[in-house]
Amino acid sequence: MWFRRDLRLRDNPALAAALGDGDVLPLFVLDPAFEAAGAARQSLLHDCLHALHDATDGALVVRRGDPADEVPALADEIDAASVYVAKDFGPYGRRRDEQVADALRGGGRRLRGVGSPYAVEPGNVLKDDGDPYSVFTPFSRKWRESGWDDPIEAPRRPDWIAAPSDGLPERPDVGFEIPSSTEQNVIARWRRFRDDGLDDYGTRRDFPAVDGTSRLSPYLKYGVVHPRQLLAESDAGSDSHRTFQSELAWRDFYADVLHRRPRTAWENLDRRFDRIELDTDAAAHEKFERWCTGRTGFPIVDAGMRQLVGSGWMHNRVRMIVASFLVKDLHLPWWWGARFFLRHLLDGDLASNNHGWQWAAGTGTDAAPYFRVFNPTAQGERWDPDGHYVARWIPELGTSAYPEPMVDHKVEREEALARYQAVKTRS
DNA sequence: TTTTGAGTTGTTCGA
DNA sequence: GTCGAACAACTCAAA
Repeated sequence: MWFRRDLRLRDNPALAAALGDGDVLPLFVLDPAFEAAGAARQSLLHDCLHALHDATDGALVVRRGDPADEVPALADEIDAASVYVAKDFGPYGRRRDEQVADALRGGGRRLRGVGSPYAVEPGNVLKDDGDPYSVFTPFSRKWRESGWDDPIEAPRRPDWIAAPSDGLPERPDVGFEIPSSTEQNVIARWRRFRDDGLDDYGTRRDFPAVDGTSRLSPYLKYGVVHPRQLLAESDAGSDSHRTFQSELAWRDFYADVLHRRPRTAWENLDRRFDRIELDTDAAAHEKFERWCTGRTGFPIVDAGMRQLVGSGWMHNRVRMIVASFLVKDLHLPWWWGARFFLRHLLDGDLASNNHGWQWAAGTGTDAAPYFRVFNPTAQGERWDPDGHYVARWIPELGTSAYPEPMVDHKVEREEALARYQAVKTRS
């Protein structure tokens, strides 16, 4: 069983299939490509691997290197008939898995994909005419109709096959705490949220100073918990629960979009926007630097960026605000912001992150209308009326140490509208 | 087959 | 102060 983004024993169909097939060796390959993830997510991965190591009574084998070399090599060592995985639908993962499958086939072995990190596998939600959706709401309706499997039980203490391990990776120091990554604690966290927070999720989730969200995204990213369990244990009869379920539908939707159109990871989905005027000169890089370090002079933006860098997470409402600011007040490329998010977010996920950015930039599927420009001051007053969020992340707020606003929002809004308009009229 | 209405997250302006 | 309209263009499903 080759674990990738499914670092759990319970409710793991690929693992169940492997165990149904014979004795199993649990493997994780530390792919050098993962070094791009940034220290925060590497630390989280470290914690998740530690938890999995403990959960397998120390049987987890870690190998360092290119999976196309390491997986077939280990399969040879133990003469494995098959390598089981949860299917990966990202651009890199698909290419990697094809290479691994090819290499395994050379030795007469098979790569068997069972299940995926999603409630409904990418490619499986289709319109009645068989085409994929490009709008969220009809997608989510069909996604709900398609239903999802019930969670399956964890295996009972299998006799794991042993093999030499390169050992767990170093844990980069990130300077902040990451909550426990054991399956047991993550499930406990979910159930606490379900019992205490889910009924009010619809009304509380948008206020960044309020602890109104599940905070499960990092664990969904690494598959410590599968969305199917969250769906099975929430109630579609409650509006608030349905709102939460819809967030899981967004995750599936963007995975589906990226699966169908891999190039949209870093390119505009809507090609018309390839010609929009963006600022990329030295002054633009200086502006970007102020955005990254939370010194724009707009408190809600700066609080968000400091929360991101200082904790590995940012409240979703604030993600939209800082994204709108980067794209529409600073006129910078959305992928600059997306790359920075991916480097710092514990839950950083290519599909959700980059398509979320495309939504903010108006270049993606189901995009925000171009004239929807967030006013960072009005958003702060509306969603952080008491200023508790900005005060928490900006200690110098209200003193002379806090910078003046780096731009005039009214002016930059007009500028953004003009640039978007120019693309529209030329197309 | 064609038409119609609705669609995650907003802001501004003028009545 | 409140409220509705305008700010486009396109997808999708139901009528």
